[in-house]
Amino acid sequence: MDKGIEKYLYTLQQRGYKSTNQREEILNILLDNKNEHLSCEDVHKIISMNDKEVGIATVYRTLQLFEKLGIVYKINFDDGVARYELNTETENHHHHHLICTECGKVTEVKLDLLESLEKEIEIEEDFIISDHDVKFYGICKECKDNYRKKWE
Amino acid sequence: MDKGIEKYLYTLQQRGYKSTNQREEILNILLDNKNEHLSCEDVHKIISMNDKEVGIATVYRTLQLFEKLGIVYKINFDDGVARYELNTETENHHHHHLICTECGKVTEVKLDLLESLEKEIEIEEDFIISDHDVKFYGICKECKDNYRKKWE
DNA sequence: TTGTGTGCAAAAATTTTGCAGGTCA
DNA sequence: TGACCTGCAAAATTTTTGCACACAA
Repeated sequence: MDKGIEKYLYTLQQRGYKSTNQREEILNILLDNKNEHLSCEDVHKIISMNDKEVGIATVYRTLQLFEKLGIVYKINFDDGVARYELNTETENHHHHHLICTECGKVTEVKLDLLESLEKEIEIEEDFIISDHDVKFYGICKECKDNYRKKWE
Repeated sequence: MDKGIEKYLYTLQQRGYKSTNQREEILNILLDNKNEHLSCEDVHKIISMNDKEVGIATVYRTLQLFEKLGIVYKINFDDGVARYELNTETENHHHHHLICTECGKVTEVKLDLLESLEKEIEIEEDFIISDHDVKFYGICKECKDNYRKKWE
């Protein structure tokens, strides 16, 4: 089964980094968990579950490297750990997150209506935008429904 | 000089929290540093510079409390520490940040063109949005100019 | 007076680093 | 072979917590 790992291995090679078992393993985990937001510890746990062994320091170093190479994005949901998601982008921009302030669930949205806003900022502020990170906080459907059930 | 501290002290009182010297001191620092993004350590250092003494644990606990009360916003610029900025909002929404990926400088923008985007999300995703956090990454004017000078 | 708040120091949690040895190209 | 990569353990950093005492209401 082709999950598209070659592309990422090629990036490594091309930028002068070696393709190792540990890096491949971590890439596989990221590919198997697209749309998740894994922390270094998450990744490390999954590796152990798969009966493999990779030191936690290597996981930290690898995800940092992947971020530098644009293979992953680093995201922060204020839960005390850095999280990463695979960059599966076809275009430049990507991932907005909806974060439920009740249950903490994180959902992805794909809309990309920020273009006009970005253009305006680029002109007004003289700032060349290369990326953005947008989070919306609020109440998700489930929590809203639960709340309704409670009182109706 | 009235910096508007009363409003915040009132919030404390009203929500059943005591008004103490330490909390007032921290509020004063936040008021004197609007538009800054202070970490707990920053606040603690400023207190010491003012020849006052507040334990660092108290700073952590106080800023957490202030966040719960909506007195401050917690923001994360991926530099390893939590940062806070005073909520001076008149309306609901607030603060977008432009983060320069060259020099790390953080600028505020006030535009609020997210309304239509939010409405769309609320309908499509059935998610009630109460707040947002928007960061734009890119190259600031100064870094762009420096870059130009280098090559022209 | 009494429950809250504070300071200290210890602990917890997350991430980084030095170094010796292993591996990929 | 040789530079890069890894694992381990120690260290660094940031944040939290327990507890005795202090203070605001």
